[in-house]
Amino acid sequence: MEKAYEPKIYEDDIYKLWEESGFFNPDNLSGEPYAIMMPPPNVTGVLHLGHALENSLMDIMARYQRMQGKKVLLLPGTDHAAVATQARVEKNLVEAGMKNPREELGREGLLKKIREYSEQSKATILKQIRKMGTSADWSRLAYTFDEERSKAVNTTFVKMYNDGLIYRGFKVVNWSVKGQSTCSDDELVYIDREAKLYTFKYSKDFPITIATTRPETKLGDTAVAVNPNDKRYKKFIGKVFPVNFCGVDLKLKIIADEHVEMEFGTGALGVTPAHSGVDFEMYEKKKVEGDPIELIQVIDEKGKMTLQTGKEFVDKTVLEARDLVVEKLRAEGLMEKEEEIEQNVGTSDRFGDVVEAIPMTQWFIDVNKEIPGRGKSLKALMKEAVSSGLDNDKNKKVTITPDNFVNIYFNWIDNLRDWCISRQIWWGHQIPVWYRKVESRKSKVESIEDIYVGVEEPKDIENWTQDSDTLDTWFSSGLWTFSTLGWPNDTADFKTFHPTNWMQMGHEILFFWMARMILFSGYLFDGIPFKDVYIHGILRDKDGKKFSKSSGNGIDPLDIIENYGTDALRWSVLSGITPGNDSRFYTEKVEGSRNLVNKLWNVARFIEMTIVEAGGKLVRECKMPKAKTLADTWILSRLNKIIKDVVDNIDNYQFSQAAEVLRDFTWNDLADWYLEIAKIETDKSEVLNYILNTVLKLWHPFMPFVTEAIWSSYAKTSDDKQELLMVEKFPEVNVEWQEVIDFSMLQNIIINIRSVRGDYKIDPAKKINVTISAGDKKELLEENAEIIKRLARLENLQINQSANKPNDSVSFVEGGVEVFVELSGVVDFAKEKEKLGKEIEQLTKYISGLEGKLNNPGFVSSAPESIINQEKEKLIEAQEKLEKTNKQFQAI
RNA sequence: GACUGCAUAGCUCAGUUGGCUAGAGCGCUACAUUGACAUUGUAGAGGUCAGAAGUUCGAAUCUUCUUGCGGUCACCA
Repeated sequence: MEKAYEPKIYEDDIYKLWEESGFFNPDNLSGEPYAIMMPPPNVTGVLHLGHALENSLMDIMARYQRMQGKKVLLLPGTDHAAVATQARVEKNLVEAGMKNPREELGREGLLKKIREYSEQSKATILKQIRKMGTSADWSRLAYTFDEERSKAVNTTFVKMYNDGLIYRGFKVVNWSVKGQSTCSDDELVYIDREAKLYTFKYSKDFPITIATTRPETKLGDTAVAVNPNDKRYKKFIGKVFPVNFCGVDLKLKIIADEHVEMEFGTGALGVTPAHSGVDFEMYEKKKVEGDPIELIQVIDEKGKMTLQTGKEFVDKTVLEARDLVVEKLRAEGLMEKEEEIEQNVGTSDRFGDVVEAIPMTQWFIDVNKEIPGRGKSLKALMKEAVSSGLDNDKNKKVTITPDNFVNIYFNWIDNLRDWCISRQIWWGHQIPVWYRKVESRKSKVESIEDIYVGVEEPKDIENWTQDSDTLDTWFSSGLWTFSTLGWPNDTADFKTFHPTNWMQMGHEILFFWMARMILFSGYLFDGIPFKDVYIHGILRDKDGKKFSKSSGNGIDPLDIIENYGTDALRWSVLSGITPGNDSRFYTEKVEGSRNLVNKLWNVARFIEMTIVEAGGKLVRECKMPKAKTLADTWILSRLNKIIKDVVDNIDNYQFSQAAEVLRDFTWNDLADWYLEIAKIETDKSEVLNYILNTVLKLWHPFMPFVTEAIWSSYAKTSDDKQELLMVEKFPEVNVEWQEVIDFSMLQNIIINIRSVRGDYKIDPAKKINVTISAGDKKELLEENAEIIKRLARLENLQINQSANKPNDSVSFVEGGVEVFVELSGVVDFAKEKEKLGKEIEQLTKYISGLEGKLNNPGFVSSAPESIINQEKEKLIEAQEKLEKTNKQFQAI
């Protein structure tokens, strides 16, 4: 073995070995099925650190479960990411000098460009996933936009259409002018910005003043809403006022609406049904009430003013129109106030422009309508799956970790409106709806005979035209957990692996993705997509800032792998994380990780060397050895405890905790103590071999490469058949070992002697003498005398039943024994006296605290017995220590 | 505005049903150096657990309030 672990030498070969072994494919494994679906990365570029975190989490779980003897499927895939990818490619084309890619290339031309880009991106991504060590089943690789997945999409669409849950409707939608497409409510990113609030009157004779930040939309106002209880305006309710607003004739009906706050602004609200979601709802409500108001669209799809606004405004941009309206209001003396306010506007998450509210005919999923035959809506279904379980069945319940996200999820569902699923971009699943060619677009909607909705295209295709819109990308990713398993076909995979066992994701896609997956599987087959969801936070930079291209703080995971190795990267992204919380990533952390990996390597190297020197060799199979010394008993019991901790922590999704427990054991207990002792006590081959085997297995899910590299080095020195660590059985807790308290006494004696040496600046090379007054620990200490002598660098060690404090010595009490460190000539008695005095003071305080507690009738009567006994033991121990310390104090 | 999260050592963070004289890593200080590892070892300094009140035998942990910082959703007149 090399002096230091060189990841580059091993990683690619090991990954190849794993892949060729076939064990990534569950068909080659036996046991209980365990499935994890990889959240498919968008084919918009390359993977970032967040993906490194996700891959680490998934792979830890997959490897752990596989080693637990399960038939593990970690299914990899990628997402065509409709808008995101098209937006990226268009941006690239524009940067390369193209003015309007859609116009210049046309639908097929642009799609070709996007396809090329996405295939290239996909290839890169898949390579990166391999680099991260992910034990994914490549034979089942899926893509949200491939044929099988498209079939799942169409099947779902058709079923929902037939159930009346998908409908085509005319509504105000979020429209990105830049992207020339709709977006769903969830795709909006709200930003704060400065805006002007204008308070004005429509005309001189109009009795009510209103305020707005968007004067240009007021050209489309058809009503003014006031609170029905507002005394100021009550008399106007129901009246219609014809006004001439900036040269445009409007008819404004005064309507009552409870949602209008009397105290806010002027207490009256100009209603623009065509360009405000809220106002549109009022419009629909009035229509139902039989007291309709008009709807006038004044902004078109290009973000320009429509013909409706008259000669002066038509074809002006929104901003030009706004300036013009303001100018006119000022000129006519109708503007009452102009003030700067903070406002928060929705922007398109992919195109970045402020979205316009525009009325359009689009496809929607109705979340409130009852699902035929089920007696509940999609909304109810989504709630049920997370609260009681579908149909009150606990086996159909999704558990979210950490659980505070449950409330956030419910809150989102409560505010959920019908989901607009049609997009006008070209990259995506084209809506499986065809219209008769002969008909005009408007009549298509009105006549059922002219529309065809089907999984396959209609037979007489030449007479039909497919709807040109595509589906929201989350429609296809919402089907991911089962479309990847061959659904809608009745496959063995689907039966075996669905619902999947565990899913991890970032909290930013909770609504986009988790909610949609729950919706679809609940609707389609009354099931859940996964049993447990683990929500992780996002990785931030050293200063807590988000990693982003614009701030230029991005770190390429491949660079980290290149410089430090994959295992170090995995540990770095993982350590310090807790469910749902963000964490920070910086290079110092990676250095520490690299050191840890190297430490493990050297532990193995030392163990191998020790065993070989003793005439043996490392073997892969060895039973739990017999402990021959106190140190053996201690390390084996510690190891046993660690197995339990690791298993418990992983089972509770405390990945960082599990790994930290392992690190502490490996570095402190094993390397710093036991291996040092192994240099003193001989005949440790069996124990060392057993410990190394166990530790490698425990570490494997976290650091697959270095552990497999060490494991494979065994073969060179033994006759073992070539087997992979990745399919070894994970260690089990086999015996209930007691904690070995005596060993910590031994450790503390050594630490205290070292500390005395440090205090008196004794040359580390110089050997000194120590006398111990051991009482009933005499035998035990004698058995371990060599360890104390060597680790504390002693010349002579006297262990007596009882001993008096030698002259010129520094003393301390530890675990009921008194230790005298002889330092002829250099002892500072004043200092010792002070030190012991402090110790006594502290002990006295501690004891009186314990006594107070134990004399408190409340404590004795209400505390559990185990706690009381624990406190009693503490008291006795402290009292003994105080007594001995007092004696030593007086001896000075 | 509604809901929600956080505040613990210089820094990054653990601390899982309330029961340690509150922990780790990094950093810092001092010392050590030729066979496992300087990607190291040994020892050490460093915290009124944001503040206040309450519940309890007992609070870093539970409740309420205050302060400071995030997040999500809504309002966008």
